Amino acid sequence: MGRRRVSLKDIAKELGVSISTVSRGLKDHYDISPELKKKIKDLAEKWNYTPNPLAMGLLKQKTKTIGVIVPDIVTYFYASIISGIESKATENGYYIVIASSQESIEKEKENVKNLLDLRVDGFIVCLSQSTNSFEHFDEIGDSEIPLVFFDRICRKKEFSSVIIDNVSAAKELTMHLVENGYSNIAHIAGPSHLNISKERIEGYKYGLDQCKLPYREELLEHCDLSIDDAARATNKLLRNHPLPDAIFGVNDTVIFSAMKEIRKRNLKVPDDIALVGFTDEFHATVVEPNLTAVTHPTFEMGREAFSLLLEEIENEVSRDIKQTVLQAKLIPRESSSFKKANKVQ
Amino acid sequence: MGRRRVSLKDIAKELGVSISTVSRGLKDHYDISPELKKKIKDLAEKWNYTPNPLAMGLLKQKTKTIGVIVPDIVTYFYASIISGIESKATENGYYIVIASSQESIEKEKENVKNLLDLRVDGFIVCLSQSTNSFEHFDEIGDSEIPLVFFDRICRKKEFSSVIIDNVSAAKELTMHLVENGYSNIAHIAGPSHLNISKERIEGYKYGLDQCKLPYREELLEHCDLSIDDAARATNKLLRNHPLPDAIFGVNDTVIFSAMKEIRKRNLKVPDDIALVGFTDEFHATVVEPNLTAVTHPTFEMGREAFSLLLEEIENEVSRDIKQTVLQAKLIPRESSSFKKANKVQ
DNA sequence: GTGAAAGCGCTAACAC
DNA sequence: GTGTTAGCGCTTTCAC
Repeated sequence: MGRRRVSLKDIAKELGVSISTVSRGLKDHYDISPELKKKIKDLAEKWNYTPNPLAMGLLKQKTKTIGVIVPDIVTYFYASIISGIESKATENGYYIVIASSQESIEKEKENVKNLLDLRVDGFIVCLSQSTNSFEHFDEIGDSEIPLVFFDRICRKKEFSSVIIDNVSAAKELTMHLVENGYSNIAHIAGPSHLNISKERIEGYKYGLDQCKLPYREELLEHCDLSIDDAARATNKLLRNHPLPDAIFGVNDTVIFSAMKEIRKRNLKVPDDIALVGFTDEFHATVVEPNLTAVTHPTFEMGREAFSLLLEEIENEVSRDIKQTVLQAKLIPRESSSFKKANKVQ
Repeated sequence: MGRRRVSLKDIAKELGVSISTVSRGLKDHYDISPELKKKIKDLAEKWNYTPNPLAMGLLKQKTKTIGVIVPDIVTYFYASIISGIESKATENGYYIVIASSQESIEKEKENVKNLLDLRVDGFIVCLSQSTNSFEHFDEIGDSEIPLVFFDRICRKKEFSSVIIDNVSAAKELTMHLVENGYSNIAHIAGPSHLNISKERIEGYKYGLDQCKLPYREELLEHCDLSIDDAARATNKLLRNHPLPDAIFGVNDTVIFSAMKEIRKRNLKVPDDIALVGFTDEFHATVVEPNLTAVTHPTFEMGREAFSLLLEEIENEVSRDIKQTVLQAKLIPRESSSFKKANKVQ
């Protein structure tokens, strides 16, 4: 049930002084006699006093708590970002409350409401896959509570955000495939209302263009980022003649799903089809063959998101909207190396 | 900065009634005239009133917040359990604050202190790998704040916990290897102060015994659960003559690390060495070959941990300590199938 | 140098 | 039926 913790009152009573004296004594106020100050501090120490954050919150209208809303907690990408947020938050004396939208806009709306009700000092949010309208963030903006988006963002002009340069990363990835001898490159994109989908498609087309390859509609397939729909998209692409010799996936879920489908047909990666994706360190090196991918600096993204947020929380006067663009890194691995290797040999 | 939200006071002023009338009106108290009640409710609705949890917390000495301390957030196992906790907590109107011990007892102590300072209503904890003393949980016990451990536990008599039956799962896994034709089975165990290490070793020995195989000291190696130390342990085991024909790892990190070392030596899994572990659905099916493993019902473990905690939070009178033992499931996959397959052919 | 009092938002016991 | 008051724990202004 939770036995009451010591309060200033308890200490005051014990010492026969008033509550305000104790309060002042603990924070080296003007003039409390040094002896009294010492007595107060010693007793507080002994009794393990810490200020009640609820009382402080009420008074200061600050909870030292921030709300984090992510599409899911389990995916390495989000877990790792949460980890970055947590590390920076802890360093700064903030607590983080996690809420998962489970890729559903309805859940996301509820999460916003719940965390608003909790009176968090700020939000860090990555949009759910199904979030195609953004009015539920109005209330956050209206209450002047800082909000930082990461990865899947919206309303860039109104809210700060942390992203990677999707266009150039996607361009680089596409060109990497061409350089390694692939020319029939398909792309499995995400839902078209998400910024990440649009930007990666743009980079894909840009990369093809740079390499004087035509963009062909039948090699672009959208999916909803679920394993099943990624499988469907893969199979659709595999019905092309000639077969694509490379698939570039919008994220790791898509790529893993594609890999399974490709294996089912007894095609080899990268011999028959190269696979590259936007993904993260961990999984990419565990699968066989290792996956060529653009890796996000996830931990750093989390820390940066919190930093931006903290700035806004502390600068009560001027809130300027910032956008941090972090560098993603192309890491070539086995899954896209076949043709080049053959040529070289 | 956070514009003040509407309070009862605001509504009271607008309606020209007292604060307590508003409070009562909102919760259908005895007797407030129906018309007034309606006026109050309508205005509250219109102005988007929700009770301030800080004020409620102060008053009720309950925060509707629980602290979760895990060794890390990024590992699928923990992320998935957190996800289970979050889902059940949200259903019950609780918030969860996540803290990561980063496998360090010092960080774990800090986390306990911080969350205690935050006045959480309860704790859900998985011990860090380096936690070999348990006094830092005294304060939680003394303050009569409920605490539920999961997976890596201590002080079973004092705190509730959620675990799997490690002994029989490890036994089953060992016997599975023997049944599939392996007989020179090594085990990479965790730190000896952790319950999971001890119990899995016990199961391993028990399994060997059941199959009339001798336990041999040189086939048991402890490691600290880091990738590097798991690699060291693997290499130590691989210096045995004859080579072990199977390695059973205490968890997934260990197994992935072992797999990399085995490949470095151009040994094949499962042809030369079978690999089995305690791990989770996701990774096991992504690696090639798929991993035979005892899978934890992680999401369910999280939900169960919260359920136990909630019971204790709500039953202020009698706190009985419960231990939930969930069923782990052996899932045979490719990584332990070779010898049997050969024999059968 | 130290205490009293107000107020952050809310509930509940007690008035009338 | 509705208002007043005290109190949850704390800070801060104003007295003395």
